[in-house]
Amino acid sequence: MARGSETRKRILDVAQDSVLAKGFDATSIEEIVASAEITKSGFFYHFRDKNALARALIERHIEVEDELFDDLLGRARELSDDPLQAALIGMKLLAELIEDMPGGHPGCIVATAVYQDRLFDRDVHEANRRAVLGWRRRFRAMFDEIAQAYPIHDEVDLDHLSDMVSSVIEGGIVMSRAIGEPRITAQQVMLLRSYIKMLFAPRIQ
Amino acid sequence: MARGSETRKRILDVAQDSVLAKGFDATSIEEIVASAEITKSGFFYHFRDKNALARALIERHIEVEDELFDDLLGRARELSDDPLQAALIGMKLLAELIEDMPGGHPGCIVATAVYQDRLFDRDVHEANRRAVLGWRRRFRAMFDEIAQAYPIHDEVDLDHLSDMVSSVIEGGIVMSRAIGEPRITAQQVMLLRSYIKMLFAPRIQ
DNA sequence: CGAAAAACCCCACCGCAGGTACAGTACCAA
DNA sequence: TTGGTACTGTACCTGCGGTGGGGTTTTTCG
Repeated sequence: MARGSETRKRILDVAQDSVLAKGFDATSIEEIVASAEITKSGFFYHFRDKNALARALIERHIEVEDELFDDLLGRARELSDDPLQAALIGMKLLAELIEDMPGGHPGCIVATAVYQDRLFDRDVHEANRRAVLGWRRRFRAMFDEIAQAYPIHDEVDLDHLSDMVSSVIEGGIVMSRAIGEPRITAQQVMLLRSYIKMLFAPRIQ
Repeated sequence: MARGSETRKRILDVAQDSVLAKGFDATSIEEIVASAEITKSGFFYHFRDKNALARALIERHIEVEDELFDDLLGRARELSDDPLQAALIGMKLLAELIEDMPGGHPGCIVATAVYQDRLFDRDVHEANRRAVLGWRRRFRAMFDEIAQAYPIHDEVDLDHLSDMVSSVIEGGIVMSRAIGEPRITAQQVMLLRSYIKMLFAPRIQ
């Protein structure tokens, strides 16, 4: 890796840690600069302003999360040919993954941007929007496949259902941080799993 | 109302509008004092610092929201003697209420505090915690009543289920703000309603 | 090898926001 | 009339985001 992009990565790394731990506004540039062992000028060489940093963080976060979901749902599909079973396995794996994170899910950068509206410019919000819509597409494809193989037991819009995956995770993060119980997010994912199961699974007896 | 508490209320009113519209950190004290038509000294007479303002906002928010839920669930119970039916009606009313809010749900102050950790002191987080645990108690009572009258069709912890009500609302707010679709929160509440229905309602045919 | 471009460092400075300190004042109640 | 409550006014300090400009090292490429 070239010297420049190495420094840039180091800035993003220390910024991400700090942002997830304390929030974006509580993370000062001077603090980032100190941790990354560069100067203020060095920082502003790589990022025009704090907004540019936020945008870069969000974009990187989306990539990582996309890979994570790809891997997770891919593994789930390997474990079962059935789309419903694969989804249920995927949600279980997701819950376990969240549960295993030290101190619960570290908190979603997307939500951080949402709750600090005026701090960010239009580009940041656009990146945010694309991320969430990407999740909708991903889960919509999953539910479409299930709906082709199984009857649905309640009148439910599949786009709304797809949004529910992200929604439950985001809500779970808020709740777990508010109460200080890290396990809540994983519990909420398991409840969503229960819903998916009841919504599609053939009723026994 | 005494002169002092009248000014205090005016400060809280303008602060709340601004916080819900732009976030807490983007709301400056100078802006608040201008809107409330007092001086900076006047502000600091009523609140020691921005933390005290946050705490007061959260506490007032909890009271208002509690009254709102009381009213809503009370009306639902008047419409049906059956606990499950009452809950389903209540969730429908809740979805309608959120839908009717201009520009969607204005955004929960609790989540605002969660995503700006270091900006607030322990008192604020404690107030936050109490609010969320209060919601859990409220919905737990509702689900207990339902569980006494109906069988439950999946192994589900009722505390987790109670948390899901708040979780879905908080998550819905994040999602709706991220995408810019105000209706998402109401849609998510309706999906939760669908889950509750499938979880408890006797299966016809 | 040499020059240009990239990747920084150093430092002085600005504006804004939160917050402090403290003296003075208007009003109301006992 | 006295004393508390509810402020106003002014001055000042700090930290942070951000700018400007000059200087230095490192890499790249002809």
